[in-house]
Amino acid sequence: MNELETIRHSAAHVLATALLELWPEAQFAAGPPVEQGFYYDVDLPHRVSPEDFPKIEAVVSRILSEKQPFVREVISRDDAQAMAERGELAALAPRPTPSVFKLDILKGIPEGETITLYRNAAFTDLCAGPHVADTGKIGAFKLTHVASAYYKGDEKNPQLQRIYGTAFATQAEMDAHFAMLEEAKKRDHRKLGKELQLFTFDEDVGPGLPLWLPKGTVLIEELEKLAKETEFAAGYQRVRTPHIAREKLYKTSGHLPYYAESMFPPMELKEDADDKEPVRYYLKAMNCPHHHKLFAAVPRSYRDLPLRFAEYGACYRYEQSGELFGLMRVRAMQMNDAHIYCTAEQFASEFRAVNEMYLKYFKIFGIEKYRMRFSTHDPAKLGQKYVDEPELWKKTEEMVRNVLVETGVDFVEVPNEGAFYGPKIDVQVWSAIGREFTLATNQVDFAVPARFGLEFTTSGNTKETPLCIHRAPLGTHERFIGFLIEHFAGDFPLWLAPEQVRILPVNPECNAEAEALAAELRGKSIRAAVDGSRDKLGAKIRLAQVEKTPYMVVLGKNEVANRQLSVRSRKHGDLGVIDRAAFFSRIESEISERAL
RNA sequence: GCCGCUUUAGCUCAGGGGUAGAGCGACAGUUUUGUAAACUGUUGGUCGUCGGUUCGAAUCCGACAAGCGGCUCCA
Repeated sequence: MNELETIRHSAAHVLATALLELWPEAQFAAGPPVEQGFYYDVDLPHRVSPEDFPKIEAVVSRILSEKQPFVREVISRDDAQAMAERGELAALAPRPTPSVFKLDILKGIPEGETITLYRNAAFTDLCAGPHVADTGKIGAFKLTHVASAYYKGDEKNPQLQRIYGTAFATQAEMDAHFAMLEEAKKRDHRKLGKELQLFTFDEDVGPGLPLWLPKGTVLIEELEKLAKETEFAAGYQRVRTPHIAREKLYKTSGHLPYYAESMFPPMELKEDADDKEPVRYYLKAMNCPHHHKLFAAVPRSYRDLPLRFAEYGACYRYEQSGELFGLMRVRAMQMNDAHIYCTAEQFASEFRAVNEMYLKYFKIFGIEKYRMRFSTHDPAKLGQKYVDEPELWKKTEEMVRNVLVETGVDFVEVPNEGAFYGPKIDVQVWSAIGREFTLATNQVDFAVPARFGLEFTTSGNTKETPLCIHRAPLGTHERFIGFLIEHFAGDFPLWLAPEQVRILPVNPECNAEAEALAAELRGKSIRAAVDGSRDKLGAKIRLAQVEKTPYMVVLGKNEVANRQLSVRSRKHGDLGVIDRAAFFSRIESEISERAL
């Protein structure tokens, strides 16, 4: 635990102390530091609301000024048990009801581990520490919000009130923190998406089903263009598949038992007048089964491998209503999907090439803060959460790990997070407000191709099942664009900007000339528009700046007379007078290089 | 899905048991404009939906919906 975390963890104890002064019956579970501060989970009949915060903070502030020392005490398991039973843990004094959560936590502490208490004034808590020397070391304290959380994160456990706060060594650091949060809110993709008219949601269409406005659609199409170029160069072939399929397909793939909860309920229809049982069709939640059918459609030889099928596939997932989150978590998505069918010998180089594609994309977008997460299986759950192929799991995990190590990418390995059909690598990023998301994914599949009976003829004229790599380096349009909006704060690089050039006639007499220039730019596939309003130039510039247009062209009688352009860049201000050809070639190369 | 909170004009938000208000926007007129906001006027809302209490509900109560903060889950 670093210094700040120690301060925050101590702050959680102070919060508990204050809550107990107000509600002595409070039962506490866990109170750790987190990225932005800390929380303490509490079970309390009184519903704590932000209206209670001043009252709680007043008590906290008194405790901080009292500089209560934190005292560590080693205690035997039996004594700790006895104290918990008397309700003395996470309490100011013995109570009629036992400290139930602390009893449970105590049970989880391995035999032989030192058990410690921390006390500040009358408050005693079961705690591994460490803590600051005294409560006076917590220089700034503030409660932020209250939410609910299942005990130990399990839906079957009772819901507790999770009271969030933050703490710093000094008030100045806390002020800086809140100032930063304010800035982050300004780049929230939900806010910018509305302001910049990129996308919208409508109740009649349905929750989690984004509607893409023209400007957002530009972003989609530019990303697809990038993906198509990149995949074409890497030897992928494009395919197209329908959005629905019969139930049988997902029975074959094995998705239904694992995944039915996350799929929209099926449509049922009688395909034949004398059908007794209706046929069920599902909206596809993933593209792989369809692609497997394309592999199976033609006899395949080892000479055809690796075979790489790419599709921006539309998928529909019935995400739980409480999980929907702007564009980051939706129910309809367009996935930068591809499936690579290869032999075991080809696997490592294919997997490495996929990894390199990821890194190439990150460079184009200037994505620097990300984490590769390598998810493996848990041997204890073979046959339930994971297909029962212990040898293949071991072998493929080894191959993936080797590629990661050889490439020299930083990664963390997480056990028991793999897909049911194989290990995977997820790329984790963070939204403006600090929520973590999987942006892209790269998965190994050694199970489903066999379920589909996929095979190719080997050089020895035998049949073999290919390995499959599922990869989506650009994730889904929805999440990727949600991320990009925040990453660029809506200020997209020229190649992505929905409106690249806005022409600003100084007065309406120049409107016709401006329209002609816009048409000329559009002829060069440059997205240009004219502000033909009667606003003064300053107002037109302000509007273009606010709407984050990368280039503005001021057109007055001087420019019309000498066939030149007054160019202004959103980022760098007035660039002065440039002749037309120079301006065209400047933006054309900036676009084709996809410059940042 | 669960817990809590929110929902007033296109947007941001004020108000509040006697049928609503600001700024911005949009529209119109005047101004003929030169690198981040000209002026005036007009428009605009069954106060999320449905039900209840009340002489009267946008306001109080309930249900539902959507959104927000989390939990669980995932691209």
